[in-house]
Amino acid sequence: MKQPPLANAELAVMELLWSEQPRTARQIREALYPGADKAQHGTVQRLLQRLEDKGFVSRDRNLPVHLFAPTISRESYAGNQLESLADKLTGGSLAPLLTHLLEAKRISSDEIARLRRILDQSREEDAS
Amino acid sequence: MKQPPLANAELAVMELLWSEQPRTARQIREALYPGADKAQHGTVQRLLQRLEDKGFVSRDRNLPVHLFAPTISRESYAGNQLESLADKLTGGSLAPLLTHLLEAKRISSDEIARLRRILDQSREEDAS
DNA sequence: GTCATCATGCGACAACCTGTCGTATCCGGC
DNA sequence: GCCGGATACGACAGGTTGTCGCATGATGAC
Repeated sequence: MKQPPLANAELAVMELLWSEQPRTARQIREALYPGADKAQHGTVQRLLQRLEDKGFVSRDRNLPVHLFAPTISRESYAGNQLESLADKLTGGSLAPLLTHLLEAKRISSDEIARLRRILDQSREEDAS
Repeated sequence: MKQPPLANAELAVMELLWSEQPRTARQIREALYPGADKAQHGTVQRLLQRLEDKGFVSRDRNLPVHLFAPTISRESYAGNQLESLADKLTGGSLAPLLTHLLEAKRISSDEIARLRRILDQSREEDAS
């Protein structure tokens, strides 16, 4: 179950759905294209259909006006994408990346603390 | 100095250069297209030129046959790409990635230990 | 100097993806 | 039956990618 990446407009739709769900196509159009011409309805519909094809959103067809909801959380999607990128670039090993990011001071100490907490948590689970 | 992403064929060229550098266009062609038709010389040349335009490789024009070398390490590139993806998806936090990898048991305990050591080391540096 | 040989520079192209739009069709309310 | 809004989908322009072909340039053998 490989996960294709999302393009910009698709991602924008997903952001909306992640922030509130479910939504109708109309709500999405209004949020996405504030000066809403009639034509852009088709655009949104197209985006939603492609997202459905790719398996990112599900559609409730019971109502005449469909309701759309994401099938994957932002964290899962982000995790998958980051993993596959790391895989492609460094064979999946995080050590070089982490080292590099730390050297470049690109990671805040808050983030460092958060990462350490995640690692600690995994150790506890292993112990249980 | 934004860093555009590398497409597949471009990445393949960079992989070669990262593994050994500098190289001539001919060496790259032979490594990349083992059944080397004459035509593919142009392809490689094109790829190299585009990589040069994007700032990923430098070219030594002193010799009649140019020598190509990467201007950025694999770790830097991977770090940047990962960072910008994380930026786009999660506001820059790597936490979802780490969580995802741990949940999927994709990280060995060796790797976990190594990551923890890297984080600890950065703490020591902060203290100094 | 001439010629063959190889490299470089670059225009062009097909394939693909993305975002967009237009139109046909469907459905419920009146 | 008719209308308004929603859905389904074909089509298209723009951009990117990988590819190829050809013109130009430099090198070395003779």
